[in-house]
Amino acid sequence: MNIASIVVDVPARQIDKPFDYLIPDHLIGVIQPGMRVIVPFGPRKIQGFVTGLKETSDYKQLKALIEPMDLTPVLNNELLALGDWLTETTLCYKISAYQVMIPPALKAKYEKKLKLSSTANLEELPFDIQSIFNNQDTVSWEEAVKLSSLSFLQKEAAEGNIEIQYIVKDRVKKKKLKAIYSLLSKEQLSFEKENLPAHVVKQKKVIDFFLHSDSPVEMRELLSALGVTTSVIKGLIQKKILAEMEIEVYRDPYEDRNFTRTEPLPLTEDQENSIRPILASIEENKNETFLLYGVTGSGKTEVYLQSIQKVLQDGKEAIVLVPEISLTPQMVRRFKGRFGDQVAVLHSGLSVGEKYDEWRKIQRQEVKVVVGARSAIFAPFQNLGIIIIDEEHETSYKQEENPKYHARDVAIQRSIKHNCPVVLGSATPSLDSYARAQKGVYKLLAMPKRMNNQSLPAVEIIDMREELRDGNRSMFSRTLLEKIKDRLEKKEQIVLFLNKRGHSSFVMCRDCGYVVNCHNCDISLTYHRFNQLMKCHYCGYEAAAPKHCPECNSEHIRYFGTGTQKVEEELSKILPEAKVIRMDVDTTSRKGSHEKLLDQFQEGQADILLGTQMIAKGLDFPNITLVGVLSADTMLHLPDFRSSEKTFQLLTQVSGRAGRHELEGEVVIQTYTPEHYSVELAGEQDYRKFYAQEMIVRKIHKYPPFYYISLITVSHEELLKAVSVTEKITAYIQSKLSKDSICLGPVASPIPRINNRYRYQCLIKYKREPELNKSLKKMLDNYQQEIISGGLQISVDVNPFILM
DNA sequence: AGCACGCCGACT
DNA sequence: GTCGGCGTGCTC
Repeated sequence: MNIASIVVDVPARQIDKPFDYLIPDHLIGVIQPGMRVIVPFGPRKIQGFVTGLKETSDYKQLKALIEPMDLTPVLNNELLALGDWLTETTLCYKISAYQVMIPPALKAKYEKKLKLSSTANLEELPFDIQSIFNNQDTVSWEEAVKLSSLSFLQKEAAEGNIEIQYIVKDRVKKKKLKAIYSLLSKEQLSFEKENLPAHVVKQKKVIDFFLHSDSPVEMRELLSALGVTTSVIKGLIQKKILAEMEIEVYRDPYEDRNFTRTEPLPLTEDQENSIRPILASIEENKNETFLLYGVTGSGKTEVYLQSIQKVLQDGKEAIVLVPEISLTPQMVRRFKGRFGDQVAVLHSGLSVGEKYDEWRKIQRQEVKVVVGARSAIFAPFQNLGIIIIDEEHETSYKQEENPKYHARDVAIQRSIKHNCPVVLGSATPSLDSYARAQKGVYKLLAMPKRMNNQSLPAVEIIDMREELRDGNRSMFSRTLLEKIKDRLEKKEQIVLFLNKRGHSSFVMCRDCGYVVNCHNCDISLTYHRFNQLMKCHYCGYEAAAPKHCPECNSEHIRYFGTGTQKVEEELSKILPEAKVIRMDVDTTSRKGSHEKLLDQFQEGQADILLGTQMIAKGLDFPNITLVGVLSADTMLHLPDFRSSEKTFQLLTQVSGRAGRHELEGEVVIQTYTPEHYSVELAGEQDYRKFYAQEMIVRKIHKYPPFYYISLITVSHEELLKAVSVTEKITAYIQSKLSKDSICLGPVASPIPRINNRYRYQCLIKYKREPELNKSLKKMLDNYQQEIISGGLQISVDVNPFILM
């Protein structure tokens, strides 16, 4: 086995296959599948993943790999196979599939440098070279090109005066600390101490310390404990009494936090009935998927916790996925509280280094449970006993970049390999999952009652058109305002929800109707008040907010649509006594600010919590008795077949924040379309009715869960090129489909232009097309040349979540 | 993706 | 003549 098949770090179609390399003699037996290695590739050096070992290769002139980047494989056999599966199902490159499974810290960093040839004599070299190197023996390539010219460097390299160096590195190093330990036995230490002159007080103090300590001590600790400086320690090291070593430590994001231990709670009847089949499944090593449908406040988390407990008792591991925005400290506390330091946490708030360390704890089997966002589904456990996906309907489980995978699909795929159950939990299951539960593909577990039998909050729907007719032009209906005032008086807390950050969604001239659009994209600019700028959320374009209409020069510029910033301003005007905390991307971008704001709210430092999406989930504060949804329809009119579903889910989730404890809760939903079934049924909190209604709509329009869909998006700087390519693709795919399938296109994408590229798409709807992925791959191969050199981009999304 | 190689026009 | 532009093809 002296040949390794290696997938190299080049995301391109032609390179998307294993390359064979010789394993140098001294590395035979060391190199294993799943390891990262450095290999020569053309003139450079790059990273690659070993996918297999073999005796022979069809390729004649093999190069030898250079060295491994890991001591143990970063991908085990299961994950390597999972990578192949990802490649097949999402049509991504193998390398992208492997990269997504490991922490970003392990992604290679490349450096290109120029080095003076060891044989060259500095004095004899041309003056130009001396000035580039400026007495150093290496400089960065970029620096050198700036100081001279490409051709000059090439010529000098050819003559052997300089050489090009390619360096492959990890992005993050392991964190190491200096520690001090004793080289001598206790007796020898005492002896040395006696021999020291009387005035050497500090060194004696240090020796005393080691007379009572056997293990190495962290340098920092030692210094602060004894009040000495490094020079004292250095003296002892020189005398060969002590020695220095480096110990590897984890960066602990939750270092200075104490988690109070919690014990399993007694279960309600609902919980009892739901957990029984899950426990049985764990017991019998059965591969089953459960849909745990429990209303908000029904206690799904306790079911998760006790299921995990069972898994741990059996000596197995658990993965818990939680949507990024509800991966709050509150949530972490619940898991760490129950399982202590057996829990690793993975989310985007961690630094690259912290993520790496949490991942290593999993890899080294030092933890048994991982709680994390989407990518935690790839946690390198060996003995999975359960996978839990909380809020399974959340769209953030679908990755929108390559590989465009859905964590739910990956979870099920992994559960097959591990013979373990998957639990999908939600108060508002996705239509797809609920339909599968209805068909018996998933096992439905229902928890229709809240714990302690609290009733679900009463919901009132307010027709904002009527308010307008009655002359109320503010963003608060009279009912909502009244109720807010009432709660302020009673010192109870209020949550106001608005699905839009910033200030206004678009800016229009009232005289001529001109809307300020982005120069590069076909989308209106969003006004941000604090810096008086108009921003494009797609390409980042910024412009000053106009004072006059750019078209007709009128001064009647109006800001339409309401964002959280604007609501905050308005609140301070009409209810100056109310203390408001605003939570959106803008106020929580700093590390830890999310937690701080929530803590403030919990401690009662504010009356009103005003926020976007991120407050819709997981909040569980006893004093919240009123939830106001300022505008229920913001997502309803998006060009997306799931917009009704998303609206219903969001409204139901937000409503669930009210009255979770002793105090009764109330919800006010303001809307311009009260007659829409997703608003109406969210008001009634009737999931099953909504499901029935929405299924009819999906069936008529041939959308999931009745049909699968795949979306091809073509983009090009020239409109005609984009259209013509999409046209050809549509025709080609159409010819490969069976009669029952539908291929729609070419149509302009909902955002027809982003960053000066025109976008056209083709939508495929099908029930069964086992050959579709093959056809799509062939199509991509066919356009390979134009993608590389013709400025063409083609993206394929199998089971897309957003159709933009 | 990078990088070398090669072929063509513009210039010291 | 040569420098430097970019189109083409290869990377175990």
